[in-house]
Amino acid sequence: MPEGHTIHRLARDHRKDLVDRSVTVGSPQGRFTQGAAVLNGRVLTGVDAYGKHLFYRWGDDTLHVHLGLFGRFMRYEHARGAPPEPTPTTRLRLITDAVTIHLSGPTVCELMNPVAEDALRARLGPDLLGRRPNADAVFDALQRRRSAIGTVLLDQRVLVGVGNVYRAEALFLCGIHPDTPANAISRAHFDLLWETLRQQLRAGVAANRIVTVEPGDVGVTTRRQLTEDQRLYVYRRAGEPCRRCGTTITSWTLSARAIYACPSCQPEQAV
DNA sequence: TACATATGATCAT
DNA sequence: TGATCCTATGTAA
Repeated sequence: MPEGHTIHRLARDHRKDLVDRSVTVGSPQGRFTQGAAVLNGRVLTGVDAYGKHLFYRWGDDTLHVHLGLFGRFMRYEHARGAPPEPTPTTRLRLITDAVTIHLSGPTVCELMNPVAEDALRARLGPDLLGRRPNADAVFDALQRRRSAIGTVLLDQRVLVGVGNVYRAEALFLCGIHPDTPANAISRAHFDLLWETLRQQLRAGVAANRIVTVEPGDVGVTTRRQLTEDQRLYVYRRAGEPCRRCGTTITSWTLSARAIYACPSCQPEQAV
């Protein structure tokens, strides 16, 4: 379940669990055995997130993890009982005195040196969850593209951190139709979209899940009262009524992913 | 058992 | 645009 918020939250949690600790590193599945051997038993010096990429540092030896669509971390505190045995799909296992962490299904789990990391970062756009992402650079990139804003939001060269849920939800919150050409978005609308995405992603890190709905729109007063199926405005809600206006939510395919929108709240020509 | 599906991304055509 | 890689889960057969 990884968009940028998940990755940054994992970095924060794993930093707390692992940094300055000696870590037993293994690959029960066997597909990262060589790399694990290099890191095993050494003291972790840092954990960083950039977009949807994670970097675990043992000095200049870096473990690069990208969860892709299916990757998952599981965390087990030893104080709560013995951790489960790894499964045949446990690519990576990290163990300290206090916790055991299992990773399965990642797209990437590899050793990386600083040069390769620089090259990777160089081909990625600003991280919306970074300290001071360059909005001007992203707006300039939009100006140069005719493709749909819904497509550009998932283009890693333009910006990183947004995934398929946040793209649909943020465009709804901003009243922007996903098919709107990127170069037709005004600076004012871009600024709104930019701030919306940053704010939503930050909220996602804090809550460790995606919740975009204003409680008042579903008749409750606090975020806490939202049920699991009241968290989102449009994502996976095709055929259901818009929470704001009642119009039926529509869905289609945009850059090989499902996109969702309210035809009334996100009129085609609004930019 | 099989299939569809998923909050990702790249590469070939 | 389609094929491909990675895994778990729910539903259908």
